[in-house]
This record gives sequence, C-alpha cells and structure tokens, in this order.
Amino acid sequence: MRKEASRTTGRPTLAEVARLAGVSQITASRALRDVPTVDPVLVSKVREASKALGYVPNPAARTLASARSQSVVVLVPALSNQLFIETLEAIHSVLRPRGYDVLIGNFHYSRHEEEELIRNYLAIQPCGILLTGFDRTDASLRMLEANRIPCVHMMELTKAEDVFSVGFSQESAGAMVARHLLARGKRRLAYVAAQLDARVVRRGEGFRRALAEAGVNALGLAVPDPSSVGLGGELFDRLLRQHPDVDGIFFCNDDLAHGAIFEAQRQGISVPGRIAFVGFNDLPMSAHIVPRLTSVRTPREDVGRHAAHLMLALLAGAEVRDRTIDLGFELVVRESS
Amino acid sequence: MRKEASRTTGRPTLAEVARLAGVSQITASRALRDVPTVDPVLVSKVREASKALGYVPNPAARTLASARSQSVVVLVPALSNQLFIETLEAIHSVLRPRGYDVLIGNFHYSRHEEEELIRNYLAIQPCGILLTGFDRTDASLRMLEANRIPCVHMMELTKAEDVFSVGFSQESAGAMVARHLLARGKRRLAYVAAQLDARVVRRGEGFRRALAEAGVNALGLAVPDPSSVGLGGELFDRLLRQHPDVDGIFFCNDDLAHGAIFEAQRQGISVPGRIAFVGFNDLPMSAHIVPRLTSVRTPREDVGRHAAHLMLALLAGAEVRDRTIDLGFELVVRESS
DNA sequence: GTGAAAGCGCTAACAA
DNA sequence: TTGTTAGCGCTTTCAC
Repeated sequence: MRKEASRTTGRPTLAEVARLAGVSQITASRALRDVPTVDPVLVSKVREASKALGYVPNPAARTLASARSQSVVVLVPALSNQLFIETLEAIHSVLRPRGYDVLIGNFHYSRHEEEELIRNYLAIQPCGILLTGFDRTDASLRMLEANRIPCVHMMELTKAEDVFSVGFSQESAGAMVARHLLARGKRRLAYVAAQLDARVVRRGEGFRRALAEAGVNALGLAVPDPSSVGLGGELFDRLLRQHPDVDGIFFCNDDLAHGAIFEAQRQGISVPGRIAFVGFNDLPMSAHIVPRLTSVRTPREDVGRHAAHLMLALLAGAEVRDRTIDLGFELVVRESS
Repeated sequence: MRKEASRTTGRPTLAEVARLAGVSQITASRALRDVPTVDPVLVSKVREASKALGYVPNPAARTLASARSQSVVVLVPALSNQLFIETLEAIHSVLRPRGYDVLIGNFHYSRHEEEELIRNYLAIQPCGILLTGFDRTDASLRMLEANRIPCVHMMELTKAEDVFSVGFSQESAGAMVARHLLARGKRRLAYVAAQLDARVVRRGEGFRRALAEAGVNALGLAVPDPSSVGLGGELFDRLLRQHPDVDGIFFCNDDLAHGAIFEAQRQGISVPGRIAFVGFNDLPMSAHIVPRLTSVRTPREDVGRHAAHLMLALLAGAEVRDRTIDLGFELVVRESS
C-alpha cells in the first residue's frame, strides 16, 4: 500500500530539461525563475523543453539549495470567524497562483499558542509571514526579528517604523456609528458589548468620544462573557429595563444584535422605528444570516488581498513607501434575501 | 529588509549533533527518527546533544533525501462551512503535534478546481492526502492512483475495495428524522430543501423511504437556489399555503430552518407546538446560532479525528482492517444559551 | 547495530 | 550573458 522508500521521485529533473534545451542546468534554472539576465531565445527553448517533459520543479530541492522555501505562513486567531476565513481565502487567491504555498496557523487567541506556531513554522524556512494584530509574546517578537523574513501585520494599524500593516481603525468605526445614529435624530444611545477584547473596547471608545463631542452621553452595558445570540437577547432586555427610553444601540458584534432583534420581535418593539440597531460583523456569523440589520462591515477580502500584495512586493524586494494601509469601514444596511 | 540570498540557514545541523554525541551522522539521524535498531544508550546521547544545540531538523533536506515530505494535504469543498472548519481543526490537532504539516486546499465545490489543487499539491510530494467525498474527475483519480500515496476519504462512505473512508450515511440521517417526527405523533410531514447537491437529495430519500415504510406520504418543497435564512422564511410560507395542515418539517439544513423559525414567529405559529421543525447543521451557521432547534448533528470533530488517525496508521504502514468508519449521526435539541 | 559513501534536485558563488 | 563547481542537510544504500 505504501510507496516503499526510494531516493528519486521519478519525475523529470531540471538536468533533463537543460539537456533537452541544449543549455546548462543553471541557465535552465534561471530561465524558469524569470531571472532577467537570460537571453529570451534560450528562455523560450527552456520553456518548451520544460513543457515537453512535463517538468515540475521540486520545491524541497529548491528550498534546500536556497535556504528559503516558497511557503508563506498566515497566523490567525480563529477559524470559527468568517472574517478570518474570508481573509485567508483572499490571501490564497493572490499567493497560490504565483506559486506560493500558504500555511495556515490558528492560535486560538492565545499568545503562547501563537509563539509555538511561530517556532514550528520557522523551521520550514517560510519566505514570509502574515500576522494578525500586534499583541504577541517577547519570544515571538525575538524569533521574528532574528529570522528577518518579510512580515505583514493584518487587522490593526501602527505607525511604528519598519512595520508593515494592513487594517482599519477601531476607533473610527465606533465614531462612524455614533455619527450615523446622531444623524437619524437618536439621542439616547448605548453601546452593548461582550467578550471584551482590545478591539471591542477601542470600538466603544470611538463611539463614546464621538458622542461626547456632540454633547451626548453614551449609555453602556458591557460584560466579559463570550458573545452569543442568546446573550444578545438578555443584554437587550437588561438595557431596556435600565433605560426604557433608549433609542439607539450599537452592538459590538452581530450575534448580540441578532439576539436583540429576536428579543425585540418577541416583545413587539419596532426596530428601527422605536430603537435603531447597529451591529458589527466581526464574529462567527456571516453577513447574510442577520436579516435587515444596519451593520459595520469590515473589509475582509480587502485585508487579505492588500496584505498578500504587500507581501509580494516585499518578497520581490521592492521599495514599499506606504507601510500602513488603512482600509476603513463601510456602514451597510443588509436586506434579507 | 530582505534576508539576502545565502546557502546556509545558520541553524545547527545533524552533523554537528552527531559530532557532539560522538556518533556518526547516520546514527544520529536514526536515533532522532526512532528507528528501532539503535542502541538506547546512543539514542539518549544523541537526544541530549540535539537538545543542547537546539537542533531542529531541516524538512527540505529530509524531503529531498527521502523523496517524501512531512506534509499531509487536506482538500475541502468550502471554508464558509463550519462543518469543514471544525473537521480541519480536528485534523490539525492530531497531525501537527506529530510533526506533520497540514496543507489546506479549498476547491469551492468544483471538481476541476479540485483537480488543479491535486496537481499542484502533488508537486510538494505530500506523504498523504485527505479528500472530501468521492466525486472527482478522472484526471484526479489517475493522478492519485499514479502517486500511490495514502488517501483517506471523508464525509461519505464506500464499500469499494482498498478505499479508506470515514463518514456517515445521509440516508440514515433522513430516516432518523422521519422516525423522530413519527414518534411525536406527527403525520403531515414535509422535507424542505434548497441547494440540491447529492447529499441533500440522499437525505431526502432516506426521509421519504422511512416515511413510506410507515405508510406516510412525504410532502416536499425543493428548490435549487442557494440556501439562506431569507429563503427559509419564503419556503416555509409557501409550504404553509400549499399544505396548511403540515405538522412536521425536516429542513435540509439549519439556515432554512432558521428563516422558518423567524417567519413562524412573525405569523404567530407555535413551534414545535403546532409544527415540529428539524434542521440539519451542515451549513455556514454554527450550531449555537439557531436557538431551540432540534437538529441533526453531523459528528464534525469525529470525522477529522478519525480520518487523521487512519492516516497516521497508513503512514506507519500498519495493517488497517476497517477501511470504512461509519460515525452515524445524533439528533440533538439545542437550547439557546 | 553501526558506519562510509553517495546522492536527492536544485541554486549560490565565482569565473569566464 | 552563460557556465562550472560546489554544496545545501539529510537519508538511502550497501558494507561491515
């Protein structure tokens, strides 16, 4: 059943391609790698020979000889979240067609698990690495520093020197929602949050600050519990008891908003007639699941695409001027299909 | 910024470990790979030397020398589906700690995209491959056949010779739901389906057949459109108009059921009082999103875990008696948290 | 049970 | 612009 141990793969090698093309092995190598200093005539000869033999480069040999693989590692905090899934898809769609392998690591929101992944993945000599956010252990930072491979940070932004990041500002998202609700004439506004990670907190700060600038005091209800649809209903109910006159709510994510919609429907409360809801689609549910909700949409595909292209530029050794790419947010109203 | 081209990685090599341990390189190699014919005393010497130097094997060199990598490829039809995400997680959790790299390929439910992935991934000489289902192109089959690497099929079952599969029977899932509803005294039963892929259809067949055996005729409503929450509401509404006396519905997946719950609530219809719903959690939404729904739960983690362990057995060259692992289904009632 | 030699397939380094 | 040489770090092969 198993293929017995052997030395060769049986596949055509670069040497055979070179022989067929009538050039030296290194010229064939250069031709196939698009090294610019090769005579175009020879390039096409090599290309033909390669095609004729059905040559496929051996990545292991390439990695061994060059001390650098064609693998790009991507580390995300979760796979249960559509945001990251779609980001990964976008990265794949940019990198795979260009011959890179994409290795996915899920660190389950744990800095130490991330450190372990970095340690393990550096063993395969990746040519680049894509990270989520900036919160990592010192050991992680040191390993990345020591390996000197191109590194792109996703989802968050920094102005630090020599750091490449593609993301968006949580504060502006919060502020955007505040302005949206104010513009609709709402004045008793609340932020309902669960699962208080740094991003959720910063979103709330942006919300509160923008309201404060308009002279409006933000109500709030924040619990550390993991977010869920059920919790959304509960929190909505609690908020209503505390502040029966609330007329606008920003939910830190869509599943809370979803539970609240459910609960509002049960209680016969008109949304957005009496209370306007705004969600934030940064959690497990994909956008189309919550019907008719105004929500902040994170530009998920864009993050992946931009991050991957930035990585390509770095791998090509290009001079990158914009080390920071701020993608911003959109406020969208989704209609159930 | 980029690490300039170089030959060496700078990391300690097996030769250095061997020198420090006072053995030959090949003995060090064997010791670290747990080849049984090595003196235990030498093994521990090598282990120590390895630890002292912080030795990490170079996978590229290993792959080149042995013509076989430590990578296991997993091909899934989608990442937007929690079922596959959780399966992948389980596979990772089994294979990574044992030193295997897991390469994920998403073929977007396209046989041709799958073929392309197989072609590309075989280039890296994976040591094994995990596939979803049995529907693939002839070219794919030929490539897999020609490469003779261990191959495990997930999600579906077969009795074919020399084929390893881990999954469950769609027909029995349908039959199970039929029996469940009958046992609750329901007699006007319907199957509501969208996105009619082979699995959805077979589920319906199992449902209908089990009902027929009990002398009950199944109602039905099936559309080819992609499944969504909104569509669930619509189909439910349509079904009610056609068959106002329906008292039990099997939705081919949870998001249809979810939309129907929404719609039932709007219309003031008691569920499960007047109509019992059964869902099937095989689609984008994760289980906890739909509150209070009786649903067929696919044993997602189990599929991954069992498939990965089967792969380990094959990689170890073990004799595998049970080529087919049927995991069955559970019928669970989820309460909103 | 252990080792010496050879070589996997490719690219870096240097030379022409 | 092209080629020669050497070697990446490991495992297979075969001899002891």
